[in-house]
Amino acid sequence: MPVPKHSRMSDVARRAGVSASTVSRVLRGAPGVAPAVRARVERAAAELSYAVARDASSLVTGATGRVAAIVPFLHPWFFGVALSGLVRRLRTVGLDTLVYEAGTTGELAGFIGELPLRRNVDAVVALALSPDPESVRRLESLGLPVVFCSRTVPGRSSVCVDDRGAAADATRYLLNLGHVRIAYLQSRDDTGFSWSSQDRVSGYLDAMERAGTHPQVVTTGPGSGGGWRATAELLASDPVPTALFAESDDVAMGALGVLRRCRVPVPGAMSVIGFDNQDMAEVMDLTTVAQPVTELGEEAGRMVAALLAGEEAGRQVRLATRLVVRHSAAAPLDTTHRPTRTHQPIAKEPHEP
Amino acid sequence: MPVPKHSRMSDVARRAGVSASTVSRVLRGAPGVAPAVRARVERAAAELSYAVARDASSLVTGATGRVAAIVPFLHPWFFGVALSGLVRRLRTVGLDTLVYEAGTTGELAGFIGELPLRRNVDAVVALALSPDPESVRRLESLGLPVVFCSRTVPGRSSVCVDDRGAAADATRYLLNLGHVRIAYLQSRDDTGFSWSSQDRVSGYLDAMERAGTHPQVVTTGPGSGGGWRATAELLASDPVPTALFAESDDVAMGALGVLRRCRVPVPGAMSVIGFDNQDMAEVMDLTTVAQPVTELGEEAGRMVAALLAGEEAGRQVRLATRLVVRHSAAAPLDTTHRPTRTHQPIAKEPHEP
DNA sequence: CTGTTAGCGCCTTCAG
DNA sequence: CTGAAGGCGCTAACAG
Repeated sequence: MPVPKHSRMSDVARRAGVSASTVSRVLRGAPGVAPAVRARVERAAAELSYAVARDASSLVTGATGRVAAIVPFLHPWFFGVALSGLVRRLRTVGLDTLVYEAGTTGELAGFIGELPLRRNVDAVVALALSPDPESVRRLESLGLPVVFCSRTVPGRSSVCVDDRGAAADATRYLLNLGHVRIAYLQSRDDTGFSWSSQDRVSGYLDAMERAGTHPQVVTTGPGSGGGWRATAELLASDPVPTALFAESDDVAMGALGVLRRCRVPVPGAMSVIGFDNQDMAEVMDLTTVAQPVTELGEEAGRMVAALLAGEEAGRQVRLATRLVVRHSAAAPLDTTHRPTRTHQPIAKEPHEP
Repeated sequence: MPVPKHSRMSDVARRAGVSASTVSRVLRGAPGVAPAVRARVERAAAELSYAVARDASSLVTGATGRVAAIVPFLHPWFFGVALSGLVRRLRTVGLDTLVYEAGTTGELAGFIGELPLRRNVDAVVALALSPDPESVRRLESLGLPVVFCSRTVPGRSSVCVDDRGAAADATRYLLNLGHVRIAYLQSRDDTGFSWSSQDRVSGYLDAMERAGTHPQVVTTGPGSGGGWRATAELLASDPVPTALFAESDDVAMGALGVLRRCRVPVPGAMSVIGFDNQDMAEVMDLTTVAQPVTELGEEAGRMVAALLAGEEAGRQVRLATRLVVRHSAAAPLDTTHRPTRTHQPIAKEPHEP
């Protein structure tokens, strides 16, 4: 059953007793139409349930009124929340959002190869896109304004948090609590796609190095399953870390899961810190780094609108994170391995040691 | 900075030494083009990085190549997962997905009032749309093919699980374990929007009634926070239930959270069952009703494609659920309130009692 | 302030 | 099997 024939602009024009141009002007909110005429046209349009065929407008204006959001995956917590901010924000400026899943470099390549975006959207928002130069180059080859969200690319418009600084802060929090053996849990999937910013590990490594302690980065699968397996392995290692810094709350939750199963008291025998502060973190009493994910999406939307309005590109917006202290991390009970405390907690930016 | 001018079909035609019509035929995969010519055109198109301007095609074919997915919210687990299936499936048939957030009846009304969809998409998928007649009518007023996902609407194309049956089964599982005081935890937000199918409660009520036990439905806020608060209140009530059936895993997780905080042993003093089987459920050892959410989205995509291909509408697809037994539910320890067991577990479809 | 005149880029007849 | 002509519905100039 084909879609019923809708009325066109000329139908509205006839009904309002004006020309199509005038209808166009009214519906576009263009100035220079007598209020009375405007009202008449609006009524006619409403009576006919008329809606502008944007495709026809696009043809002449060159703008589609659509932006593409490219995400690596749709199921992790992060993307739903970020998209929510993005979609709502774009809607307020009359832009629609097309969603595409294409996270890995390979998928992205195939995707870009098809060029389904070119000529079909006005801009693209790349969420948590793997920032390898290849992917970035491909994206830009589309010749469209691009906003990177949750990843920084030098010289490109982007909005993100200070992953490095936030991770360093969280690590320092653990160090100052007296922990020495702090493991970092990192996710990767089969394709090699890393599930969160590499800056996060870097921050961890920075802080560990500055403190003169030995880092231990464990790479595992994505999500809570990954956290579970990595932690299970760590529990069987020797020496066992006294604290875990998980790349995301999902991973942290998996860690919490095994720890409970193995009856390892948290934070007694093991401290755990996550990253995200999703709802579940509160309920699980997880100490975590909160990042404003909805706002990340909103800001990306705002940047898209600005770019489309002709404002300068290449702006980098950075949103604040904040360590949410709950009860999954505390001083280690076993102090035998604790270094001599100087009674001077490690400062954020120490002078040369 | 305006988008650089792209090449048009005539450019490709010139370069391939053919007419635009031929290029069109090739790019559309239409039959009746000599293989040699076809190859020549394809090469020319590739060399120019040419991409068809769909808007122009739409203008003449009447099809946009886009479908709208309307979701109430984007952040809950369910929607990311369902959208993932939908988006990927639609992509395989060359359709793009526009995402809109408009869940409540009010929002939907405003949204439909604007008619941003009419003439701009070929079909719409309504995910977990509140199935009140008003919303449904509005949606249909668009005059577009509609597929309902995760909600049933009589006489309309839809794909969902048997919420009622699944909930009844889960409830029966609890009853057969020996529980009598089983509370159902239901979510609602300020707008009155219910976060999951009403059929779920109905199934619970059915099973309880059949067993001759007294139901107790607790309505709370959405997500884990809602589960937390509802459970906290229940713990303060008298008599305290011995089992909780949560509308979703999110809610269940909140329940698990307070229970742990209050040192109520699970499943010793309190059994908990969820609905969804998201990753976290495994890690938290939550017994839950698994529903195939990605498949729900995929099937919706398939149905859209079928409708667009002119196949009959109004088909109702129902996907299977399955109770995943883990360790958050067990027989109640305190047997003083346990009814005399007949040694005949409650059957699925009992004859008239 | 309003109407007229040209296309926007593509697809679909219809000839050849 | 291929090309030429016409028009899809709208907007942007220009007249008036």
